[in-house]
Amino acid sequence: MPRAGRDEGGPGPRLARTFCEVDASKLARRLIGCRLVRVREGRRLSGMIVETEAYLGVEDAAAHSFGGRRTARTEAMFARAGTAYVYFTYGMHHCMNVVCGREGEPVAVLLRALEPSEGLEEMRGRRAGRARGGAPRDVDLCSGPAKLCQAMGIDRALTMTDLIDGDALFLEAPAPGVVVRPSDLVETTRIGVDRAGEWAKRPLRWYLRGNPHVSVVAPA
DNA sequence: ATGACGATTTACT
DNA sequence: GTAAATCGTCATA
Repeated sequence: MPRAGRDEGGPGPRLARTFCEVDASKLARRLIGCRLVRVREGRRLSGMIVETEAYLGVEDAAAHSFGGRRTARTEAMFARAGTAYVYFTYGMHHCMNVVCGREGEPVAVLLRALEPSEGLEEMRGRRAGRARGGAPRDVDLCSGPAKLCQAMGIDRALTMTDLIDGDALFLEAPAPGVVVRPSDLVETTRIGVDRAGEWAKRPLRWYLRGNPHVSVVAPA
C-alpha cells in the first residue's frame, strides 16, 4: 500500500520554497502525498494530493503559456516557484496550479485530485447540488481539477497567492505515516489536451496507484 | 466590437 | 457513448 494510514491529521510542516524550485515533471511527482490546505474563517480544509499534471511552458503546446503567451490570466505562471496559478474556464470552473521552475519561466503543475482529509462536511456543502440525490460521495468531492477547487473554495481571487508563506492557501509536507515511493505512482498521459497534437501523447500525468479519489484511471 | 474557444463537469440516451 | 451548461479570455478587426 502506498500509505501506512489515512491522512486525518491537523497542521503539519510547510513545504519549503526550494521544494518547488524544480522542473514541472519533478514537482508533479514529488507533490503527490503532500497536502493542500485552505483556511477559511479559521477552519482548515485539506486533502492529500493524489493526481497531478506537468505543464512545461513555452514549448508545451498544451500549456496556457505555450509560445510565451503572457497575458493577465497567465501572469501568475511567470511568478516565482510556490505561487498559485488559478484560472477560470468553461464559464463555470476553476483549476489550480503550483508554479515551479525559475521565476519568469512559465511552468506549473496542475492539481487534478485530492483525497480529502479535513473539512469534509464543508466540502460536501460546497459540492452539494452537483451530485444528484443528496450528499455527494467522498470520492466525488475532489476527484477532478475543478471539483477540488469547488470543494476547497478556491477561485481566481487566490491566483498569485504564495503557497509557501500564505495563510489562506498553502502546501504542507506529507502527513506522518504517508510515504509515496516511485513505484506507487502511475505515469500516463494528460487529460483534456487532445488538441495539443504530439504533446498530448507525452506522459506528463501522475497519480497514486489504486487511489479511489483519482479523476481518470489509465487503461490497464 | 465580435466570435470562437476552453488544462471540465454533469446529465442524459 | 454524446451534449449542454456558461462566460472570461484572447485573437482578430
